[in-house]
Amino acid sequence: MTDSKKSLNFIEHIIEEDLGTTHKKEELRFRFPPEPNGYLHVGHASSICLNFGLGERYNAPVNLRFDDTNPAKEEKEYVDAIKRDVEWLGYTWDKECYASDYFQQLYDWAILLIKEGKAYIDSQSSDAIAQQKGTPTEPGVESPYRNRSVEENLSLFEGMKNGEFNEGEHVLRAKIDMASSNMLMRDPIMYRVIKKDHHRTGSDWCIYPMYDWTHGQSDYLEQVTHSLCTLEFLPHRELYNWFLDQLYDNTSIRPKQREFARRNLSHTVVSKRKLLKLVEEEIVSGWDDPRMPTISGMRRRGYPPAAIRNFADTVGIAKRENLVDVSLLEFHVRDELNKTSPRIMAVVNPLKLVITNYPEDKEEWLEAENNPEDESAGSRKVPFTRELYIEKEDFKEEANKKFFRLKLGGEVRLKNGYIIKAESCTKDENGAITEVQCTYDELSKSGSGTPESLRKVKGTLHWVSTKHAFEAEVRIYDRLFADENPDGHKDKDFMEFVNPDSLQVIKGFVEPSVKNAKPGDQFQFQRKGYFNVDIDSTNEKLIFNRTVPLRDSWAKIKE
RNA sequence: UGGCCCAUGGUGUAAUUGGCAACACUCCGGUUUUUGGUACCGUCAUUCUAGGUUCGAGUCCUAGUGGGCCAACCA
Repeated sequence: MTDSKKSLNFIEHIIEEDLGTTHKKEELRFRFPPEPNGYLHVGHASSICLNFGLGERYNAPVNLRFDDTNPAKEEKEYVDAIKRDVEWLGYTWDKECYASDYFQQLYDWAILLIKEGKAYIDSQSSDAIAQQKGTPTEPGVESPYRNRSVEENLSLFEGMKNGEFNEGEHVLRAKIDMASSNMLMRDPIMYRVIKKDHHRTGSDWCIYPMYDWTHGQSDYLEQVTHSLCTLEFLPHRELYNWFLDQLYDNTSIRPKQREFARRNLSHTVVSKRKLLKLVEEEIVSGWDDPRMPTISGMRRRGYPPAAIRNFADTVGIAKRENLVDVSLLEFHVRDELNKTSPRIMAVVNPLKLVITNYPEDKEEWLEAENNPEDESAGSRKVPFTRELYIEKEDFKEEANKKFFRLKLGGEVRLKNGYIIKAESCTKDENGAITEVQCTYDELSKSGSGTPESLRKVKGTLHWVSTKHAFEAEVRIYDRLFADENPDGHKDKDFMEFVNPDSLQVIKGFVEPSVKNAKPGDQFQFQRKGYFNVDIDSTNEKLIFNRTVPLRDSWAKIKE
């Protein structure tokens, strides 16, 4: 790969600098820290690729750490889904960690802070505490409980731990600076009482640590060198460092938090609340609907993990707001699928074609290349008969010279078959074309090497023998939102931009070679796009999802 | 009315830390092609503005403008 040649992003610059000064290469360690309270989406995928990508680049371990400090929201189900998604993306974590594994250590450290007079129990309501916090422009005021004795703090904290108090009665706060310009430094809450079982620790705890008191310490315990998070955590860095200052022993690695801008994808939304709304209002069929930007949705859609990794890689990482166009993602999906997908012929919108000079009972099995991009993919045979289906849009009675497809009196090659000439067509009472009659040149057979077979005709059509074709359901997906930034409008709700035509279900005909395809199998329907077999398929009924259409320069000319 | 962060083609990122603005996608145009696919070639920029430092500024300084973040017992 040209990986080593690639220019560095700002995170890599920081790491390179650290390697030249404070850190050894063997010490490097990263982590991906999801909260198990929902499904992963493209945004998470970018973060996964960032952290695990750094792991690969520097040959450093990457921990998968579940930030499970809030039993009110988190569930094991999500842990399993997250692990499956990370694995599917192609990454292997070093240690599987849980913030909950550190509850005892965190508790012990909290007692240490109390003893040093750096933390205290506040017994006010959350409203009162919020009041006293001040605003970004005005300093806060100190809690009346701020100067409780160490003994009283210790005993109250133990009482909290033992379940002697109700939720909201007391909290443990760090004693920092109520006048700080950074709101997070105004005596942040470290512990609150939550009387709810935890997915891992069960009923062991009645108090749970807050994010800020947990994350940096978890990094420290795991000896993570670079703790990367999104930009909105930037103000947390000061607190991250303050907590570490209280505990850092000078002999081990001191983790550092650095922030990057989350990568936004055009034509979609990613917030949990909004995705849930799409599910609940049945705009989509579920969290893994192929139109969803969730990792499970993209997997079902047929996006290869390598495409997502390459996408994240070419997007890069920086500190400014951004909106990456989905077409870049789609480019990588095509790029990957082009190399790997076997080609087949499938007619999605059928029109009957009769070759009048082809013997009625004749049947030929023609050689068809499986993948012109991959010689080792070999070839297969496809049946050719007098009656075929072609794509409706591939025939016009008359058309200008830009139309390379079939028109009356015009010639076209049937892919892997013969050159044909359209002679006539029949229509129904509404004037819609129902059948096209043509003649074929027997000597023009593909691969026969005859002068006739070498003739150049402008258009090549895919087709399927009516007798051998079998029906399949084809689900054509389009962007879920018509607007490139659906939640970027102040006065308009994102739901206003839902694309009503994001799913089209149609009947198509596919060549017999794919009859036994299994869910997940991917194909290129020649001239149409990449499709995979959906998990809704049964032995009786094949269902294809359109992963992404082929680039279509004809569609642009038509406009 | 405070503090912090950010600003490079239509989009996203680079620029050996002060030395010819590069790569990818998109768009448009072309070559090749038994997929109007793929591949290949070409076009697309006063680096937000105004000053300053310097032989030299996308890069450093100042001010302005624009955008983002910060007042959950969420992460």
